[in-house]
Amino acid sequence: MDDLTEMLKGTLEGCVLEIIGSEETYGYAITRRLNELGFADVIEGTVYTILLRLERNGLVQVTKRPSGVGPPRKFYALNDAGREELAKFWAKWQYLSSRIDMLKEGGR
Amino acid sequence: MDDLTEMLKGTLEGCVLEIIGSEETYGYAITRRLNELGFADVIEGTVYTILLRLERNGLVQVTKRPSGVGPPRKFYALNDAGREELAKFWAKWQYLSSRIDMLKEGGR
DNA sequence: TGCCAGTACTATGTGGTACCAGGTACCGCT
DNA sequence: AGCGGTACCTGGTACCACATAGTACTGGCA
Repeated sequence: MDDLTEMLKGTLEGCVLEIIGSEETYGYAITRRLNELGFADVIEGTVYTILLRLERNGLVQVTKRPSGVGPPRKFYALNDAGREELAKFWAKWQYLSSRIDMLKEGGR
Repeated sequence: MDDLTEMLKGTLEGCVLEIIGSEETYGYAITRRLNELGFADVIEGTVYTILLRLERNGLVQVTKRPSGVGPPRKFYALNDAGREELAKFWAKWQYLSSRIDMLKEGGR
């Protein structure tokens, strides 16, 4: 698939929120999950910047835990603000995608 | 609706391409069309920057015509490269939206 | 023991895009 | 002459995904 980076702006963060919301997890695993979901070109650095942003914006609760197979992991879970943000993301996504699909169907 | 600007990145240009592709038209009218399609906050300046970019990238053919109700209009039509770009846009959109919907359905 | 691959996170800088703010200019009507 | 509607352009800003480089912990292998 062609380069999706521009299209991912605004949506990738929502995807990360959704992944965190479904299960407490950490950056490295999130990257792998995104890759297997079809976001093949998303790279670790990108995910970490998103995670730091989420933390800075107070949307997640962070817990550091030792790993056994490497350095300690930072596990992320959504807090109330995060869940609210996630709901907003899906509302926006549905709004946008419905409009785009309308446009595609020649909606006039 | 909340602020969509980040989510529009990469898609708004495709929307403009689609509108131009369905009918030769001009900036002011494109803005109105986007607004009535539900992209309520998209403003003229944004559309013009997109149109200039399309022109610079050789995706459109431009024709200036007098208006009768104001200054002359710059009409835009897709050329072959533009139609190709539009097809690519829809492919990317479908790819992305299908993955996002999979994620939403808890696709694992 | 030394080295390497895999795991895991951080920091800085870049490019692209939508948006903002302000400006220019043409037209018809009052 | 002034004003609202039409129509376009431009310089600057903010934000985001991405690139790049660096740090650091673990286990396996020669």
